[in-house]
Amino acid sequence: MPLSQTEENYLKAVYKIAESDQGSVSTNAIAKMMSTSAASVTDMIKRLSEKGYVDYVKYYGVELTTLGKTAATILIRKHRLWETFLVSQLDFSWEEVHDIAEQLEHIQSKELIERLDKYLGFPKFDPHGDPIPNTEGKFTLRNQTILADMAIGEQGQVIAVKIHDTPFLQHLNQIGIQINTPLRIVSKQDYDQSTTVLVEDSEILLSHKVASQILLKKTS
Amino acid sequence: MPLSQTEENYLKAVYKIAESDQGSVSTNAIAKMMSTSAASVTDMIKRLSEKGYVDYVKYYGVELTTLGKTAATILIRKHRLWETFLVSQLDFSWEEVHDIAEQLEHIQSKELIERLDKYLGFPKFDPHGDPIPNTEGKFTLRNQTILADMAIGEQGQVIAVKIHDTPFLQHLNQIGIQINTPLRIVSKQDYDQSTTVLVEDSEILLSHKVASQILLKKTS
DNA sequence: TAATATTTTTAGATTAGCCTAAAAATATCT
DNA sequence: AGATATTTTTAGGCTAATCTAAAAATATTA
Repeated sequence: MPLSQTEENYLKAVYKIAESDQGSVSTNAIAKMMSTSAASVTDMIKRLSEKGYVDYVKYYGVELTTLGKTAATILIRKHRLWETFLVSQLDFSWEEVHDIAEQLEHIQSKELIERLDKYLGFPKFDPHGDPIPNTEGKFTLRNQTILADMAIGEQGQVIAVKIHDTPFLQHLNQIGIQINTPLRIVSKQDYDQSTTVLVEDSEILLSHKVASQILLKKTS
Repeated sequence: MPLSQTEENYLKAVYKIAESDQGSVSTNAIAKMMSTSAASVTDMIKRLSEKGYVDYVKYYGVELTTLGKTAATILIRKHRLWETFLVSQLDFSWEEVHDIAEQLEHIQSKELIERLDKYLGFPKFDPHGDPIPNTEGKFTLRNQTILADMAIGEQGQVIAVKIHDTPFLQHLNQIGIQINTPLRIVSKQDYDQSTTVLVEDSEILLSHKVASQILLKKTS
């Protein structure tokens, strides 16, 4: 019994929430991420629990089983490979690909995804800098720092961004930030936690909200 | 209000039936093609009729409106472009691609399909020899003859096959028939309507069932 | 044309996924 | 601890798409 698209999306949501927060995942968090009601989440989680994809304790929360983790990782592998295809082969830009990949990730064919991987040259990272899990679900870990956590004077190179929606990425395009952009922390404002960075000889002010979504590899 | 995947599949089925038979399409024919019950077809056809995609007369039959025809043609365009991608870029063979393309054709992105078309070099025919409709739904018509209708002594070159399921195409692979294969009609057996053809210096017996699925361009 | 067979539609039920409103459980605050 | 607020679950209903069984319409055939 294969998973429905909806079931797959729930698993991915649980995976993503568990990735940032730790411990078990709350009904409300899932509802928020899926833009649906808490009642619907309870329904679905029960179903996924019966099928063995999650461990569920009423009023407490949800955790992925090994089975659920594998399913979620495969989905993420597919999503990131398709995003890579769209950008590297079809010349889409990084802010355009999320929604299309969201559909493509549900295509059911193991063979297809292996051939796509090969076709793309077994890429390790997608256009947003996220690691692409291999067939076994393992992916490359990198030494990365959140921009907002860096100290004045430190330098780094952008290696990934944590959110992928079009408006956010368009904003980054506008201020000249993309994957591999080198930058230096010029100053940090305490009162609103904003950060000023030097990008290509110009100083840019980043709100805390933005600065905490950008991941860097320190270069000094 | 976009069409659901199921609605799209019904429109495609009606289109394909109307293509071979002529006049209006019967409930039973649709049910057969969709492997579903006649009752389900009646339900769905009513819905598509309300939405303006088909003209429906109870107990008589169904016809696509202009709107329905456009929707079906776009779906076929997408299907055939994806099949072309799978074969020409990912090295799938012609008998492996139908089911995957059946899923890919439902991906909703006009931009994606236009870029894919360009990426593939605006192909005019898919791996089964079927014409790929352009953005407006127009496609190249060719002078083609059904193998079963050819006379003894006539020669031709395979340009397309009418069905695409794996077992049929595997059978063609086995007897050495693919797109562009040249052949000559050696003899025709009246009692079972089978045809013997010369392919690459060997005589092959084709049942009527098989011979009526192969389309040729006459070369003599 | 009347009887029979076939096709199509209707009626009524089922499942997945969603909703709102109310009830139950847990958390927080004084 | 008791009152209040928040979170989560339950209850009941809705829609899309499906099914089977029965009824209605059309086609066929003696």
